[in-house]
Amino acid sequence: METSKRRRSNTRARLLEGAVEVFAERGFHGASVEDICERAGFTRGAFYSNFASKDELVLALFQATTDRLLEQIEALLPELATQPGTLLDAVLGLLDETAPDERQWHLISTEFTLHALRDPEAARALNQQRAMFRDSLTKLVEQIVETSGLTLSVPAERFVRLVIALHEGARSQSLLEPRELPPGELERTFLPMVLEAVSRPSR
Amino acid sequence: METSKRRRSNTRARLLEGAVEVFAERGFHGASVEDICERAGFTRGAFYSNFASKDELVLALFQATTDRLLEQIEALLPELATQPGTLLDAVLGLLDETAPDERQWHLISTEFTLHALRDPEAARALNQQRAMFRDSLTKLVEQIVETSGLTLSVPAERFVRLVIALHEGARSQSLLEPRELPPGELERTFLPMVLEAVSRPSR
DNA sequence: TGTACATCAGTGAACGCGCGTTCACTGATGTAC
DNA sequence: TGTACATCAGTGAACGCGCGTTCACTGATGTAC
Repeated sequence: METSKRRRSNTRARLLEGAVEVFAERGFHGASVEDICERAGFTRGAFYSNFASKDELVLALFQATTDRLLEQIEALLPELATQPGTLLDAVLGLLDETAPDERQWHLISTEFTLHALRDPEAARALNQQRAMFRDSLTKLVEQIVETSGLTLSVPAERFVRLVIALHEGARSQSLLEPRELPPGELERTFLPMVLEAVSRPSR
Repeated sequence: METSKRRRSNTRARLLEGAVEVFAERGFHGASVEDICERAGFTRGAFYSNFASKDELVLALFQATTDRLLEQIEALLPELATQPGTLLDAVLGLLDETAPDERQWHLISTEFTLHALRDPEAARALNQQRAMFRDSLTKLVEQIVETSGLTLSVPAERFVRLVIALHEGARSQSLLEPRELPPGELERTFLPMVLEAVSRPSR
């Protein structure tokens, strides 16, 4: 009774893993169902036994990735909030640790973002995920700021949006020209200046 | 002797315009050659009389857009460099004025960036374009800084990279959630703080 | 515990459609005298 | 300026391949007695 279900969900998981790799290499449209199945070690029949269509796979992949991401964050938050180190270390640490393969993650999330800009349903899903992610970061910032006896002159949420925007834009530049711009350099150069400008002692 | 060539280059131009629109709506892979021709008011034969393949069209489109972009910049630079207003106004003005349809431009340039992350040849072309664009912005910054009697504590090029990264990251957020984040808000909130931190009077 | 049947995950061949590309043709423009 | 031929931009039908999807089947796992 258990073996069968396990086997099935294992197959699903392997297909999703294969999809991540192939999508990163060729993009959603460029990757064929056959590519994905081959990578995962199955035939196309197995694919359609587990997913209704290629589109559904994209959504499932997004959901699976999102779930894992939010779990990881939940796990990391307490540690980062209490550990020694600056606010910046905590925030950037969270961004880095949740994306172990930066290049792959960037390719897929950028592509899903493009998809969302053209498809309202995908946009809803993406915006919801991004909101949860942002909220976690915002809570982290507020917590650290408070325990440091500081106040921010802008809402923490705005600062988090800044960090995310800068991080994504910088990552794009670093992936295009790793020699010219090492990852994290822009963040570590400029964000401390912003923090200095917006934070002051409480009361 | 002239009419024929004009007609031809006019056809090419209309096909390129059609491609911009259709690519923005459906992406490079999602847009069919027929879609593009229909939009431009031609048949597919006309397409293959002007471009060797769909891939070549993507490259040609990128080149045409790049050429136009750099021309516009050249035209705007002297004006922006001497006009009254802050350094920030000039830099952000340049970014805005060169992308009249922000959404369309964002979709296409993001997609080309994704393409470049997977194809070294496209990466070379893109990096070269981005370098020229960055250089123009850097010159603009250096010029304004100098005429304002200021010095920057970081290379102007780094500051320009910051502005571009932030601009692109923020644009993505604004396009996904226009209500939550009006375009330009992050830039206008935080860049002045950075400028304040990095600039000081010369000598 | 063993047998007979049912369920179900995954196989692999087949289908058919869409799309990129080709090509023989046409009518208009250009050239030579 | 007018005629005869050549060139060339664009047409639209046809081709063929790749890919998403379907489906009859198989062998393994689960269930009932």
